[in-house]
Amino acid sequence: MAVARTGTTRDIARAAVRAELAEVAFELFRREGFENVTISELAEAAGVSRSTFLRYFGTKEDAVLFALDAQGEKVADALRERPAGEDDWTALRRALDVAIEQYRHDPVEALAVTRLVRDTPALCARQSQKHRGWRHALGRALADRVSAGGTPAVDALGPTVRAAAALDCLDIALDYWTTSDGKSDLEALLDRAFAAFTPGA
Amino acid sequence: MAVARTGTTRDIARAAVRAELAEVAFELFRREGFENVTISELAEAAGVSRSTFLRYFGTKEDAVLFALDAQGEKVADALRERPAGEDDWTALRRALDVAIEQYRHDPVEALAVTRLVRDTPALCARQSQKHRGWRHALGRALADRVSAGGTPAVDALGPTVRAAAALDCLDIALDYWTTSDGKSDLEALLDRAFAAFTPGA
DNA sequence: CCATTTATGAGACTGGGTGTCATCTTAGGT
DNA sequence: ACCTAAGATGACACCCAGTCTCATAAATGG
Repeated sequence: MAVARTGTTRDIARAAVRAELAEVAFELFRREGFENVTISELAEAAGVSRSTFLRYFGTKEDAVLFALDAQGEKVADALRERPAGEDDWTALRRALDVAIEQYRHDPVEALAVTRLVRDTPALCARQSQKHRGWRHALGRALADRVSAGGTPAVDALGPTVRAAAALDCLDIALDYWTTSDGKSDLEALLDRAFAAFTPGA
Repeated sequence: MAVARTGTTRDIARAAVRAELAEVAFELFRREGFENVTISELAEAAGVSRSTFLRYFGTKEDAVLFALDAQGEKVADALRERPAGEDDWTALRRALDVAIEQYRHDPVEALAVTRLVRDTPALCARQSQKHRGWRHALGRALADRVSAGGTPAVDALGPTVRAAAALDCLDIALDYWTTSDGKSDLEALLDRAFAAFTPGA
């Protein structure tokens, strides 16, 4: 027990139900607005009890944002796999490509989600929390990288700051992208955001 | 009506009560923990009704964080008063001095508050929200500055990113400061955080 | 001194989130 | 095929945050 992450049959079933619940919930949120839908209504719409819904998502917000956790993990992994000699800033930029990918894959859905989050204070707050978690993870990942003959990593302050800034770039780029109804190029926006430092201004 | 911000007698009284309530609340939070104190208990401890308490602070979190709003305003003002030719990054760094000042003035209290916030997810989330608000305000302030012969401010993306990064610097510096029990120099930490970009790594 | 705000208190009400318990289903060993 | 134990579900009861309404008390301004 407590040994490996064996993906049992039950785990798969759970994940499927989870996805289904999230799907139904998102549809309702989009139509009625996040605050105008109660958990009971979500449960009823999905055909489960309120208890069950809350067992899958500890929070109404998590029904929308649970996917972000995996996202953060993937970015951190991508960052760890960047070449050792690469400077932090470009490593971060490249790591964020895996996050961008999600948005390029299904822009319509992504746009809808991003909109919903930005228009809902509760979701916005919860998302900030998650990003805060990423910050530490990415900061650690950066600090663990062989810093190519540079500083011997006395502590992680610098890396953490750069990780935080990179996440802000993503956040702000998404903001602009959403405002433009997804018609501007997200990748270009992110590049411009990252460029806010390289010129030095 | 709806003309000026005349500081009437009532406004002053309100502010005093507000401060008193916040004081009592903070004391309770510190002793018992944020989540272990109900609004009713706060009200009773302060000698007012639950209704009244909720009228002064729309939220339990606001009883702790309401002071941040003024703080944000002050930083934005300080930023606007920086010399026109100054580059964004140092202007931001200097503007944050007014925020730092609060912590240098009463480190013990400031440390206690910061600790409470960091240890309480709900407070942390709310604070992130406020910082998000600052980001826009500071971004605007930066973009409005005469950008000294540089770009004619096509839009505020760059400034917003820099503002966000500066706020992260403050946040992270405070994190380190709190972790060190306030024994490390906050100003030095902030300088180091800001330096995470200037070398280029 | 009276009339009109304005602060307060009381209480009802909605909704989120936790916890418990009984029931049902499914997995896994015999 | 069967039996048992573990996990999933549903049906509550419960606490608390936050909103709203209404009645009353207090201060303000004429």
